[in-house]
Order: sequence, then structure tokens, then C-alpha cells
Amino acid sequence: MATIGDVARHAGVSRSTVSYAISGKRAISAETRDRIARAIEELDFTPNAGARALKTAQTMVLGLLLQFHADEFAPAMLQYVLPVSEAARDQGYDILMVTDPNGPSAIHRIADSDMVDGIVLLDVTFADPRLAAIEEVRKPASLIGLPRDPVGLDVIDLDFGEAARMLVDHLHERGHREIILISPPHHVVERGGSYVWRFRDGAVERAARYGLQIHPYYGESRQPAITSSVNGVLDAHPQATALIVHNDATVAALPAILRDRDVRVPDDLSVVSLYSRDFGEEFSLPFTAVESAAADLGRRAVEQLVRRITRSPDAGPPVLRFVPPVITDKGSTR
Amino acid sequence: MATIGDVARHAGVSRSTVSYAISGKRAISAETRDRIARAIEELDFTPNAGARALKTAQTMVLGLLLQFHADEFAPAMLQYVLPVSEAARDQGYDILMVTDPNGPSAIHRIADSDMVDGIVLLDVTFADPRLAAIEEVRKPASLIGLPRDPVGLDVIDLDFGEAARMLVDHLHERGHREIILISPPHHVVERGGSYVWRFRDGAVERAARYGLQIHPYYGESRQPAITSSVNGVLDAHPQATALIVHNDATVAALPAILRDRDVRVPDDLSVVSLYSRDFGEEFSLPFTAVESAAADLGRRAVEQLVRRITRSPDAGPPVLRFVPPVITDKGSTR
DNA sequence: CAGCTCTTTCGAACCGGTTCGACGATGAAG
DNA sequence: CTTCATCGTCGAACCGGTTCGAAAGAGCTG
Repeated sequence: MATIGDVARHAGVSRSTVSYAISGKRAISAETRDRIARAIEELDFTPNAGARALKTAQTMVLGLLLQFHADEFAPAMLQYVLPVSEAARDQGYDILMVTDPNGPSAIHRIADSDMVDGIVLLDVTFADPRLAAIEEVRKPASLIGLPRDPVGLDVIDLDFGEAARMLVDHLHERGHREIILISPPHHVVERGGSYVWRFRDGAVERAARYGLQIHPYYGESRQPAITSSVNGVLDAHPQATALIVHNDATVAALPAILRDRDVRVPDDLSVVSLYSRDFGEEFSLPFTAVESAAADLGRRAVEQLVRRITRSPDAGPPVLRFVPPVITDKGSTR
Repeated sequence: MATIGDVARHAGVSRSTVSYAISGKRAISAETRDRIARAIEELDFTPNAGARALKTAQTMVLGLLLQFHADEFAPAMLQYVLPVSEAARDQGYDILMVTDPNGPSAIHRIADSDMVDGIVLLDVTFADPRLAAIEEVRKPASLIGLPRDPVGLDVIDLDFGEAARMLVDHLHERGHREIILISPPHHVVERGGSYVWRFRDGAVERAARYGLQIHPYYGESRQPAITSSVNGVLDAHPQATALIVHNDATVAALPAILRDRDVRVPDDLSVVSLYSRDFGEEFSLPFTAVESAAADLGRRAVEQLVRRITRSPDAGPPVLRFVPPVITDKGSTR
């Protein structure tokens, strides 16, 4: 690979002149600029990232931390990966993706060695051990998911409580008096996924306000447990006229389950749900739902992170941004 | 962040001594080694990755190139991401994940600037434009997916032709005489996904050898097109007694479709398939299948790549490795 | 005790960029 | 015709590691 010195020699100027010609930080005569441009072209020169990072203390790389949970319905977390990566590229950054199950040590590894300028934390839990590590390494970070204490970091998440309230409202307006709620599997709560109870509490509280009966359950993540659990729940509440599903695996399996029971939607049962837009499209889900947009969250997280890194004045104080839910009516209620 | 100079001063030695103490490339007395270790501990020193890369010409980072196709059933490619990342970590490497739709330019960007030591190319097509770029940048690379001309690179892929032959054998042994084959959507062929016709040709050729009738079709990737297309195909061949499905989206939707038609498996129809193990588990697919293991492919690709990078003697000449298919009998045939 | 080897450590150079201060040439102002 | 900016360029220092050659000191040999 050609170095900046090769270019300089080839163009008959000094290394600093080449550097300035590239960065434009000082005026260079049009003539030499052309000569340098030609030399760069001919030698196929690309600046060495390590050397540049060394001097400028900027790597133009963002860390993306994700953790996998074996028991999980897979597409969930990966939906953020692509949008985050694309948003980063738009801002001139690359993505160092880390899946190390030991999050805190991974954070130290990539941050202490200055491999990244900032970090995106995916699927942040209520008491996430990674937050302490983020504080220690003193790097800008953006969190997707709500922790108990954001320790002064930027957080973005869907407003799950509001989403639940909107869905209950939707059912209440249509006169439903008894509702079943299926949440994510219980182990997600144990892991600290606050969205489970944020949604659940929102729904229960709003139902109580209207005097609606609501039966909250934790769902399953794999077949055939899903089918038997849904069947069990429906059998237990024959009077219920509506179902709220906050569980990707269950909602994907639901059309088949209901067909087998000969339950028509919305005639026999109204169904509303919460899932991400991509997910709904992939499975062509026919349910009225709050469609969260992973792409939107991911992009915003990256943009805010870059503002922090560049100390942009419009970064403002640490933001806790709840994305307002949007309900899409697909006619699965009445 | 503390530098190696800080550590040296703190321990009362020179920078080079600290470096040797860390790398172990020269003997250092036990006493000073301890002193240095303590200084490192106290100052919380981690070597700067950029500086190290600059001198050693090694970044300990692998590039992972993937491209997304909007029309795709999402989980497919992402299944490789986690295994690749974990295998890399096991070998001491991190992953720079690039989703740039312009693959060749992305390759130049990360390779020419020496951000990575090697590159894993995912979902390589028959005439993949990224291969030319890989050749130009002269970096070790591992391909997952079979190109027409591997230009001397290491390739790993499932042996799709053999998989098809095994499945046809399986049906032939059980006396089936008329078979339907559903391949991936046709646009995958147009994109150059060689596995489509490698599988298809394998199946057709083997069926011909036995004198079986086989009806090959291209499937769909999204509902409701999947359902109507499968129904159409089944209607068109009422005599067919077996179905081979090489299409994730279709196989996921198949249980519901068959139930609606009141077709029992295997009594009325035998079904065999090809999908990845994780995928099958996620959807609890009840079909006898060749289960490909994305985790296995990803890991092997990384290991071979690292052997290339380190010029390990057991890297050998460029390998074209076809992973032999394994059939898992789930009783969906008779 | 001179001469040699071995061990341990140091200083300097280097990797490939960026950036600061200075310097010569040019043109405008006084 | 000085004087003084301004412009364009250069040389040197620096970022934070690694590595080579050499030096200092200890121990051994003859």
C-alpha cells in the first residue's frame, strides 16, 4: 500500500502538503493540488486508518453491543443491526459489532484500547451491568432500551406504557369489557426487560380506570408451548372478547391457532398487538397493532451518539426519548 | 487513558521494557515484571489499538460483509452473523460489520485503509462483483457461498446438489413416483444465488435417473403470495405424493396451508425440506429435512480465514469445502 | 584480573499519518 | 522603495506503541 510519503515524493512536495491538500485545512495552490490528486490516483493511495486514529484520537468507528439469549425468538434484536449500521455509514462511521456474552469486559476491551469513538448498547435491561462499564470507560454511548438509572446517557425507547394504554383505549371505545393480555415470556422479565412490565402496567392500570376486566399472562417463545398456552388461556376465559398480544412468537403463531379453534377475527374475537413493523410485514400479520419501528430507533440512537461524539451544540443535555407509539388499524377489532 | 510511557515512568523503567514485559518477547527479570504488572494495574493501562496496528500492521479485526435484499425473508443471512462473530472472538479477533449496499467500494474502504486483517464475504453469488474488489485489495478472504470462479480464495458452502440428491433418494426409497419441488423465489436466481440451481439440478437429475416425475417451481417469499402459490401448485398436480421445499418462507407457512387444505402429513402427502437448523427450531418445523448449520459454516470460514492471515502452515492451498448434508428424519414421509 | 558470555535494560528509530511554527515569495499599502 | 500581510509550502515534532542494536553489569573461565 502506498503511504502519504510515496504520494509526496511522486508529486514532488512534502508530506504535510499532501495532508493539507487532502484535508483542505490550509490553502494549497490549484496546481499542486492537481498534481497531488493525480499522484493519489496513480498510486491508489488510501490513508492508513490506524495512523490517522493515532494522531487525531478518532477512529470513525462505533461499537455496537448486542447479546443473544438462546431462548429468544431470533429476529428481535437483529432488526436493529441493519438500521444502526446504515445510519452509522451515513454519518461516516463504521460498526464494530460485539456479541461477547460478557458485555462489561467487551466494553472495556474496545473502549480502553480506543478502537471506537462511541458505543451503541442494544436491548438495555433495567439493571444492566454494562452501564457501569460504560461509565468507567468514559465514552459517549446511546442506549436502546430503558434502564432504571441512565447515569447521564442518551436513551431511546418506544413508550411501551403509552402503547398499552392506546391499545386498551382502542378496545374500550369499541365496548369490550373483558380482555386477555399475553406478555413476553416470563424469563424476559427476570432478565430485566423493562418493556414487559411497562406495557403490562400500562394496560392493567388503564383497564382498571375504565373498570375493564383484564387477565394478564406471560406467553411462550417456542412451539408447541405457544399453542397449548394460548389455547389454555382462551379456554380459561370464554367470556373475554378481546386479546392483546405483546409477544412476537405468539403473534406469529396466532393466525394458525385461531383458525384451528374456529375463532374468527374480529367477529368472534378482537385482537390487537404490539410488534415491529418489519416483523409484521414479514409474517403478513393481519392484526391492528402498535407497530414499532426498529429502523427509526436505531437511526436516532446513532444520530444522537454522533452528536455526542462531535460535541455538537445541538446534542443538548442527555436525552431520554420515548418514541410515541403509532397505532395501525388493520380491522382486527370491532 | 494511560499510555505505555506513563506505565514506564510509574514503574521506573523504559517504554521498551514495558513493551517486552507485556509481549514476553524478551526476558525480563521477575522483579521488574512484577513492578510493571502493578503499574499497569494501578494506572489501568490498555494498549492503544491504533498505535499497535500502525507498527505491527495487524489490527486483529475481521471485516464481515453482508448485503440485504429488501425482498428477502429476513432471518436467512443474519444467522451467520452471530457464529462468525463468536468464532472470531475465540481467535482473538473483533468484527467490523459492513452492510454497505455497494460491496466493492466497502471492501476498498476497509481494506485499503488497513482497518481489517481479512474479510468474510457472506452470501456470495455466482458472479459476485465483490470478488474483483477482494482480488484488488490483496487481503485474505473467506467466502460463504459458491462463486463461478473463486479466484484462489477459500470457499465454504453446503453441498446443495448432494442435499437434493439425498432428499430425492429418501423419497424414492419410499416408493414415491411423482414429486413437487418448490425452490426459492426466482429473483434469487437472478441475483446469482447458485444454491438455487445447484439444489434444483441435483434434484431433477436424480429424479430423472430413477424415472421419477418431478415438477419444479419457484416459490414466493411473502404472504399471501406464498399461500396462493402453494395451493396452485398442489392443485396442478393432484397425483403428486411428495413435496420437496427449498424455501424458508414457504416451509414456515406450510403447516398452516396444509391444515387448511386438510392434507395430513405424511398420510396424504410426504414432505421433505432444506433449511437451517436454527430456523427449523424456531418455527418447530415438523418436516424431515437436510438441516444446514449456519453456525458451523460461519465458524469454519473464520477459522480458515485466520489460518490464512497468520500464514499458518496448515492453511494449505485454497480450499473449496463442501459441507456434506445431514438428513434429519422427523417422520414427515412414508 | 583480563576476557568472554549471558542476562537485563535502555535509547533510538520506526510505523504513517496530522499539525504547528516558520520561511520565502508575492503583492498591496504607505 | 521599504514595510507588512498573505499565500503556499516545508521541516519537525508528535500520537503510542514495537523492535533492533547496544550497553551495563553479573558471573564464569583461564
